[in-house]
Amino acid sequence: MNDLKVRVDKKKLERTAYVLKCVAHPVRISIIDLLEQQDQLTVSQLQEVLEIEQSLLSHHLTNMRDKGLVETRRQGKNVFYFLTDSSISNIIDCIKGCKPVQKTA
Amino acid sequence: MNDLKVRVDKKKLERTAYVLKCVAHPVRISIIDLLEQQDQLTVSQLQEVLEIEQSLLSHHLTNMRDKGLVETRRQGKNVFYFLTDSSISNIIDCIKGCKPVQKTA
DNA sequence: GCAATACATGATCATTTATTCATGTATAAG
DNA sequence: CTTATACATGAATAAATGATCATGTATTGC
Repeated sequence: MNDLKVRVDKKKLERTAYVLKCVAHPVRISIIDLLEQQDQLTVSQLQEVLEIEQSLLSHHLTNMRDKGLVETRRQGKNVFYFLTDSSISNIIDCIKGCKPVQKTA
Repeated sequence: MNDLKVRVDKKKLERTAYVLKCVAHPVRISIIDLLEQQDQLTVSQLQEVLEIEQSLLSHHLTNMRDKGLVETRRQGKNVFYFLTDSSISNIIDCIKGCKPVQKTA
């Protein structure tokens, strides 16, 4: 009851929140979900599935890239996006497993 | 390559993002971490550890409560906060396990 | 080189989220 | 009934995020 303290240091806490914030968006969760299924996808392919504006998608992807969630590989005119490492999948798996307040099936 | 689609329905996607957004904050991650260690804590106890303004903490707690992450139990003058169900712990465990861009040890 | 395709970027505006401050409410103690 | 303690709430403001639009850059094909 007494030597209670936050077990994560401040820097890591901020980093975690920073990355999590990036995950916490419907479009970006979808992107992660798609990249789990497909290993790598071009912006156009993502756009087709997600049905959002090209520029908006690009912003989201840049965001995710900045935060280290995805990486890119250019091939001709196309740019392939892929998840940085499989550990990110854990986030999704976890999210799927946790339904803290799920009232909607 | 063709029947690619987002495997999570829109409602659930939004719900997930909504809850995740709530987790994605240093103070709130800390709160979850503390409530994992202690089962239940009063606002004052949390305040002491977190060293933030009472009203700010209260806002965070209300936020988390609205989103179903925590619940409360009044006991005299004190209000105890506790995690809604253990599955939320999974989120934290997962976060701890995933270090996609961790450059700082 | 020119046009087309695929993607990125920057500015702007709208919306959301975070913080602060002042004040309100519940409980307990005297 | 008054005061103190513990917590909540609401308004105001600051800061971060999201979306849109217009434009820019890289690559390919002609």
